[in-house]
Amino acid sequence: MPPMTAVRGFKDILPQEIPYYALVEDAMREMARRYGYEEIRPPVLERTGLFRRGIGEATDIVEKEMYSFQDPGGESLTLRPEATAGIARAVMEHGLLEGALAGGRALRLFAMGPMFRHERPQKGRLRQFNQLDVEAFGDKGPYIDAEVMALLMDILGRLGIGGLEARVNSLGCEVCRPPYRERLVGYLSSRREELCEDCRRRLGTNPLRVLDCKRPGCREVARSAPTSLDGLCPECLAHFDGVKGSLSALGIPFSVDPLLVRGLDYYKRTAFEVLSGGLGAQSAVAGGGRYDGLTALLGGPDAPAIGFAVGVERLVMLLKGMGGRKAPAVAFYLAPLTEQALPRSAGVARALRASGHSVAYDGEALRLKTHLKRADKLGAAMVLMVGEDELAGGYATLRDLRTHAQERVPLAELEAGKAPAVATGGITEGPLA
RNA sequence: GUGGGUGUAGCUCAGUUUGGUCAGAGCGCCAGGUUGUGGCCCUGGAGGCCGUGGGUUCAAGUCCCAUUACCCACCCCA
Repeated sequence: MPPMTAVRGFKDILPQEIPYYALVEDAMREMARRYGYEEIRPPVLERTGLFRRGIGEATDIVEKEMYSFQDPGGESLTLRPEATAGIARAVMEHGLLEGALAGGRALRLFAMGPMFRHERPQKGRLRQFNQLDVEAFGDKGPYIDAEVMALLMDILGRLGIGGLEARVNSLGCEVCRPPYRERLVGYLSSRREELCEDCRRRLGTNPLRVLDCKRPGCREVARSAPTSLDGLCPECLAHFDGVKGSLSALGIPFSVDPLLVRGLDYYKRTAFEVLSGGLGAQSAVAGGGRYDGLTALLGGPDAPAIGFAVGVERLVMLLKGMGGRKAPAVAFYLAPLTEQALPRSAGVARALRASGHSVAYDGEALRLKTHLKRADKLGAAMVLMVGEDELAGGYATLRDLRTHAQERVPLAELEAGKAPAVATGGITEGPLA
């Protein structure tokens, strides 16, 4: 008998944490509505080739982190390690882009859901984790770049998360990146001795990544390395200036970080991330960038695109750290005190629920003390007591658990679904304003 | 894949250094003090193959070896 535990890196999201997830999802939905982004829900499973081509063969994700397997039909499938490739595939498969562009506007989409990466778990890093994902197809920008970042900042802002820092960079395009890369390799090679072991290896595989190595020695070398910004072609430079201008126009605070690099192959030009302290080593809350050409790479039309992903669990960690305010979980707790009170109590429970109230009712006649304890523990706002006296008088005693105020309410009214309005959160905790 | 840390009650953790009343605390839970009025207080109670396997010893939660799980960090990323 194997131990009955969840698989490593896969976690149960328990009822008490759900409110935080709901908060995050609500923020995504609400800001998407305001910005005009529509939801799409691609499947969790895709053909392995989609990710190999889309993300890049040489990336860590594809090389060693994908949950790939052969399905019974013999086809190699993969649990999605990120959302963009699948969304791009869906957009092409259903001709969404053509439809949107016929109207002259970019196709604006968002998605939420679990991603899977076989990495060693640690703080802020799971093997199944949730992302919010936003993608805009068909607009070369630069305004759309800034719009997408504004949406991101507004989602985070709505959650009330402070201490966030937005960083932007431009990685150049197929015209200016290769020469830049060559110059970078030249420079890094000249100071090879000062680099850490990993970075010497990166020199051959992915030299850009040396720039964001955290070791002091490498940082020192990176400080005076040629940056991608210095090597931008006129078009990329103009685009980057446009992005910065639009960000300022939208009132988004940001800083330019010439050392910011993205790990996935498909990024071009604009790259950005949002960082937070208080997350340990995994400080990136969100990251994204422009990936013009991905759709062409996947065999579709050549469409410009930009997007980002947000780590929901990382957001939830931050929200938990902020404390919160408790709202009553249930409006009414029904407390029948005698067997005789049971039938009418059940009727009242059903009637109140039908008229939209939340009601806790267990169908047991108990001592009043026990009822009150249960109601208190539940976080109920009101208790409706029905005992011998009440039954005789045709009323229920309504007790406000917070103020202790009590009054009589006719049972007939309750059975008609009428009850005083009680504000319940439903969400039991939220950030303090 | 590589380091480091931690596994003792439902939860959070003492106890391991110097083997011998070491099976403990707090919280939670149950009952009672209070027959129809909760939170606070008091009293009592239930609940543990001390992660697992082996070894040393008269004796192991405690020492040794192995193993496993979780956590943190590297790497990478959200």
